[in-house]
Amino acid sequence: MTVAASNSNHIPNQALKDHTAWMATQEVSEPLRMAGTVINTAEGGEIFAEGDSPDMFYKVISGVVRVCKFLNDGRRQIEAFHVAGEVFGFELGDERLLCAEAIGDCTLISYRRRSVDILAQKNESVNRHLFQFAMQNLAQAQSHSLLLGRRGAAEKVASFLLGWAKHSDRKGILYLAMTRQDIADYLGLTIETVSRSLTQFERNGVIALSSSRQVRILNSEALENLAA
Amino acid sequence: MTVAASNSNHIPNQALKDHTAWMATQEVSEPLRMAGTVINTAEGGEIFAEGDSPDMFYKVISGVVRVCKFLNDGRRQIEAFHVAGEVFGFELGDERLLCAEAIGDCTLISYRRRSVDILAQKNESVNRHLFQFAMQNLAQAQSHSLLLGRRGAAEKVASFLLGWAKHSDRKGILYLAMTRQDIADYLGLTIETVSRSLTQFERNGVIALSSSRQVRILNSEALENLAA
DNA sequence: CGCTTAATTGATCAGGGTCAATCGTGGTGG
DNA sequence: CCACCACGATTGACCCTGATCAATTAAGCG
Repeated sequence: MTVAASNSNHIPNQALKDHTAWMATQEVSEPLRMAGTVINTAEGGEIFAEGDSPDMFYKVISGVVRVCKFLNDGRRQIEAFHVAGEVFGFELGDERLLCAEAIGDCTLISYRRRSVDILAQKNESVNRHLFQFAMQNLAQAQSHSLLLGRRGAAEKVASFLLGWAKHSDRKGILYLAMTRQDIADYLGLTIETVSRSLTQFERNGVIALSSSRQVRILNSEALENLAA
Repeated sequence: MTVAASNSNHIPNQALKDHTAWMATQEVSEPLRMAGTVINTAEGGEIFAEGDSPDMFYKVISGVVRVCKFLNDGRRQIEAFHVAGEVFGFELGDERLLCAEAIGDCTLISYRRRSVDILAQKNESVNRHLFQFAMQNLAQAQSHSLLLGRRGAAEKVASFLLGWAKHSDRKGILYLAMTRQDIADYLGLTIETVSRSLTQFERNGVIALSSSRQVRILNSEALENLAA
C-alpha cells in the first residue's frame, strides 16, 4: 500500500547530475545520509497512504510532493507542497492520517525512523537536524492555518503565489508544478475561483500568464498588498 | 513587551494542590523541570507577543492559553488553544509571528530555550520530550488546517466540540473556557454563525446548552456525523 | 488530426457574513 | 435588595463572496 516507485538503490547518477538535487543531499548531515535510501516516483505516484505506519520519513531531492487528506465525501485537502531540501512524513500515532503523492517525477530519500533514532542518540547533529525539520513542518502548517482561516479568495491566491515564488529559480518568474485543482485544494477554494483570481490579477497588470503553468510577477508590491 | 503576570518563584503550593496541575508537572522529565520557572497570568494576560524573541517556551499547568495572530486589518486568527500538559511557544526565526494570551487565570512553566538545549545535549530523555512536544504541536496545526480548509460551518463547530470534549472532566459535559468570539476566530467563522450552529444542534437534540459556556452532548454519534 | 484532460469564462445559487435589534446575565452601586 | 448597566450571546433580515452548474477554449498526446 505504500511503495509507488521504480528503483531504490544508493544515490543514482541521474540525481547527482542535477544541481539542486546535489545541494539537497549535501545539506543533510553526513551520518544521516548513510541511513537513507533513494527512491524515484513517477507522476502521481503514491509515497505513503493514509493508514500506513509512519515508520519512515522522506527528504525531497527533486520534484514536488503534495501531502494531503481525502475526506470521506471525496473532497481533498492539500496540507502542504514540499520541494527540494524539505523533509516530510513525520506523524504521531501508529497510523498516518495523511497521504503523500508525487507531483510530476520525484527523487526522494527515505529514512527509517528507528534507524535514525538510534543514530540520533549518538550524534547530536542528527538530533538537531531532526528537530529543525519538525519545526519547519510546524511553521509551514501554522502559516497554512493562518492562510485558510480568515482570508478572501484573492488574498489566498496572492499569498500562494508569493510563497511559491520563493521556490522558483528566476526572480519574478514561477513555474507552477501543480494543477489548478491542486492549488484549489491547498487554498480551500475551487478551480474556478483560483482561475478567476489569476485572470483578475492579469487584467490588473499584477502578473502575466505566459502559459497556465508559467507566471511572471509584474508588480510584486501590488501582489503583497493583495496578500494583505 | 512580554511578561504579563504576577509572581514567578519555584512551584507554588497553589499549583500543587490542583490535581491536574500536579499531573502536568510530574510528566515532565525531572531534569527539564529544574530549568523551568512558574508564572501566573490573569484573564487576558499576554504571555508573549508578536515580534518577541522566541527564546522561551511554555508548559500549561492549569487554565487555557490561546495562541493567535492579528492581521493588519484587525482580524484575529486563533491558531490553537492549549490546555494543562501541553507545551507551546516553539517558533523558528528570531521574531515570533504569533502571540499567546491567557484565557482566564493560568499557571504556566516557562523554559529558557538555551538552557534546555544544553540540558538536551546531555540528557537523551529531555531530547525525546522536546521532539515529542514539537510533534504534538505539528499534529495540532495540521488537523487545524484540515478543519479550516474544506468544511462548512456546522462541520467546523461540531468538530470543535468533539475536540474540546477530550479535555473535559466529565464525559459528555464540556465547559467552554473561551468566548464565542474565540471559537469563531479559531474556526474562521463569525460569532453569529457559531451561535446559530449551536442553537441548531440544540434544536435537533444533539446537544443541550445549560448555560452558554456549558454544553452537554446528548447524541455524540449524530455530532460525529455532523463533523463528517 | 482528433481525443482527452486542464483551464477559462459565464450565469445562477446558497452559505455564511454583515448590520441591527433583542435577550440574558452578572456585577455594581444607590 | 433591587435597579441599572455593560457585555456577551442570540436572533432576524438582507447582502455578497465564492460555490455550483454549464459551456467553451486551450493544450497535450497518441
